[in-house]
Amino acid sequence: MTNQLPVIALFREDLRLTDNLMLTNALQSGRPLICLYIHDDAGPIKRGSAQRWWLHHSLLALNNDLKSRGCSLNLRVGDTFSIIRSIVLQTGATEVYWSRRYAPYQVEADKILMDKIKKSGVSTKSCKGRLIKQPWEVLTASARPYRVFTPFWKSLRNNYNFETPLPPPNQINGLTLSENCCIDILSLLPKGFDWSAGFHSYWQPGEGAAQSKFTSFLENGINDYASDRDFPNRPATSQLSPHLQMGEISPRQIIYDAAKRLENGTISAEAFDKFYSELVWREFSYHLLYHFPKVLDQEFLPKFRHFPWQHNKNFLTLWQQGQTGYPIVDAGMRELWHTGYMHNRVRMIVASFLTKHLLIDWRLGMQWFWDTLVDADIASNTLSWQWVAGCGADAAPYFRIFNPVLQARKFDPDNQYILRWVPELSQLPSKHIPEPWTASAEVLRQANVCLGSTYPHPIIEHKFARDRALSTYSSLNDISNPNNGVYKHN
DNA sequence: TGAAATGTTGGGGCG
DNA sequence: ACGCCCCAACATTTC
Repeated sequence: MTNQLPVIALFREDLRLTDNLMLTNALQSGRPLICLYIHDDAGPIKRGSAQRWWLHHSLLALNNDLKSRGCSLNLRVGDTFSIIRSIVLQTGATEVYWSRRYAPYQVEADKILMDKIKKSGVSTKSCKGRLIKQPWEVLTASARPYRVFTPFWKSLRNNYNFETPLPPPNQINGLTLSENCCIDILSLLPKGFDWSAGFHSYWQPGEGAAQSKFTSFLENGINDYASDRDFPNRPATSQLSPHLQMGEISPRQIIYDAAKRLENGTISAEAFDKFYSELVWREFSYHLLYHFPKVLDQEFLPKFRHFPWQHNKNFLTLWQQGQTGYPIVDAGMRELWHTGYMHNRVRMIVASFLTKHLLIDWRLGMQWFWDTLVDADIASNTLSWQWVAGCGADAAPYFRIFNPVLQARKFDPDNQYILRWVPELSQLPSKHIPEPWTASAEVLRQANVCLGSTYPHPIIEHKFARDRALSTYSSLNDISNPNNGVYKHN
């Protein structure tokens, strides 16, 4: 009889059945499974609003996927340990399986959770999760963490041989607990004004959608990835980021499937390498966050830690609302608001604009992205903001300041991306669209554009902003600056 | 995963 | 024919 006592499969950031080591290990116990998701809002960093929307639908999808295997997802709200303890008392469950999490506050919380569970006489098993390599598996020759992307990337690539993904189970012997709660109790959807109304036309959360999107990317898109990925109006990227973030698809499976197609010649080496390296940027961010936990809210490079950020609430709001007067910036910020997503090239442009043109603290931009992105990832978001601001590891040099007009001309040459989100400029001659202020009064009038009314004047002048950023940033290198010391990372 | 300033080159107009 | 100038195109340097 003892061998019929159940075990708990605790789903967290791994809402999938394919290549889920936690699930595979739990099934190998041979016991009935209690598939469990606990919505526990404790801890310093809570999921952002857009991601809560995604989570809601992802949990429904996971529940359906489990049901088709003869099982179901038990949902709970509250303190993780208390809930596990009460389920253990009720069912006699003997083990808890989970996928490891890697953000410092999660590592800490999981250590405490594991201790408490073990002390209550239940064993725990934490499994590899979310990453291709564990953060401590990729180290320099002197066993230290990497600080520069390229050597990290080479090292990972040389030491990883495309693990075969674990197949999804056909059948799961699961236990559904009677007091299972309804997903609405989790209260994940927007209250009041429904800003997520448009999300459904862009996104379908869940493992099934993630897998079919990935397959179609491999079949139709990936060969153009290297050449087209910087053009926001071209459908060249995989769009997998929110699925990856929620753990609906595993990065190990992604790279394994892509490698198979490289082997059989259906995708080019160039496409494979570029796509692989972008996945490894995600790994690199986790690597840094794991080894340098303070980067969560502190600049990796010490000389930036007392940077004279300008506190301009008005400019921050205009940036958030897509009302800066720079069409490519505004297009990006409006795409973000309406879809929960922004093309990567445009993320760099808007982030450079906030931190360098406006000199606004990168943490404020990071927080806005955290709340509005469906793919908000604690490591990628944090480290990418630091990268753009220039204060991160292997960061963009301080003098790399994007010119929003040149970026638009280069990466959105036919203005299609801008016009999708800033349609009020659609009647302007195309040469003026990235910089409407250069059009004459007569041209503006004919295009029904009234600067300051139908579309804003630029909130800051490019040359002024660029010169100010250069002098502010370069002052950090001044020997008299007390923060210009040897790098210390603690 | 920059942009702008500065430097160099070479073709063509012109005296 | 030749030198001179202009300037676009490209390359290099600087921020």
